[in-house]
Amino acid sequence: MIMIIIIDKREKEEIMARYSRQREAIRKQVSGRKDHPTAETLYAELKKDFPELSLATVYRNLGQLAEWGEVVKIDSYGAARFDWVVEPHSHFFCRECGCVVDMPEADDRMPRDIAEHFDGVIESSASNFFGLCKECKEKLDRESRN
Amino acid sequence: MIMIIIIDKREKEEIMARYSRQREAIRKQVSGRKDHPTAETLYAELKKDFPELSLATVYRNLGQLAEWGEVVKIDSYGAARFDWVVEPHSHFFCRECGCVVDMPEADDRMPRDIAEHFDGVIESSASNFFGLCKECKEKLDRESRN
DNA sequence: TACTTAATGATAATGATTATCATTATCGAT
DNA sequence: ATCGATAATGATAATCATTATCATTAAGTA
Repeated sequence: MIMIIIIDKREKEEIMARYSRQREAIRKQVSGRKDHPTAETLYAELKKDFPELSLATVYRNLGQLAEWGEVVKIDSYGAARFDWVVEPHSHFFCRECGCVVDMPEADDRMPRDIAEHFDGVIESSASNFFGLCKECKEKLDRESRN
Repeated sequence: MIMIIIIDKREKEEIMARYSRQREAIRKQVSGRKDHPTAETLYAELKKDFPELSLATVYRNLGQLAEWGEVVKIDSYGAARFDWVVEPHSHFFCRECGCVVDMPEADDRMPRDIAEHFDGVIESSASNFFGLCKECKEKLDRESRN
């Protein structure tokens, strides 16, 4: 039995969303970066051009954007991180520098496989990898060689 | 290039660990259950036979046991959960009842695959699935039929 | 221009976890 | 058995990420 995996991009709510400069700025800031910033990081960056911005507004809007499927909330291991790339893919977490990098080739294959043996409904999945990123690996290699 | 995946079960520290009734009780409590209890849940249960127990002690010991590779800390989505099964496997999180169930057949295949395309070091991985468990699916099916 | 109400900023509150610290308990050596 | 060093504990304060509250501001429509 093949089971379809539903990625839950729900429609934009009953209540109509209004425009706001803050949300627009947050949207632009997230989409402009390839790292996976935390709310705090985005806040710090946005504050430069937007001194009156509140951290609560950043959290509020990121939550909303995630709900609308415009960003993905990577909800693990300390502070949540946000990703502009909404196509399903995995993430790697470096234990040394704390960076998060995309693992595009991971997904797709497996969930389908798993779903066949599962009695409930799988709506989404996330594969996380841990270890040392390229840079930290090389750095530690260099250090141990001394 | 095939890369070996190292599960980081580090040796039991320099400092020698001493016996304690509390740790023993915590160890027994975790190993005795198949759900994936949080620290708080374990605390509540242990408190019955151990009224003087402190929540801090539960956290402390679970952290230690995890460090020693005796339990696995499932570090995601709200409160951390602890698993006595240390062999690599995935978990399913039900969005309705919040239960966590094992997905034994998930791992193994994929990480090896991924590792070939990764320049750093992958030490471990975790695949998480989200959706509705069997019970909640059936319950919701029943309700929508009315 | 006025009105309705979504969005904001400031901040208090919450929840999970960790840190602190004085006291207690383990365990090897005496 | 008792001593001494120090790991472990219990109680609780502190921290960190996030959410809730609420009075004020600002979209967007009538």
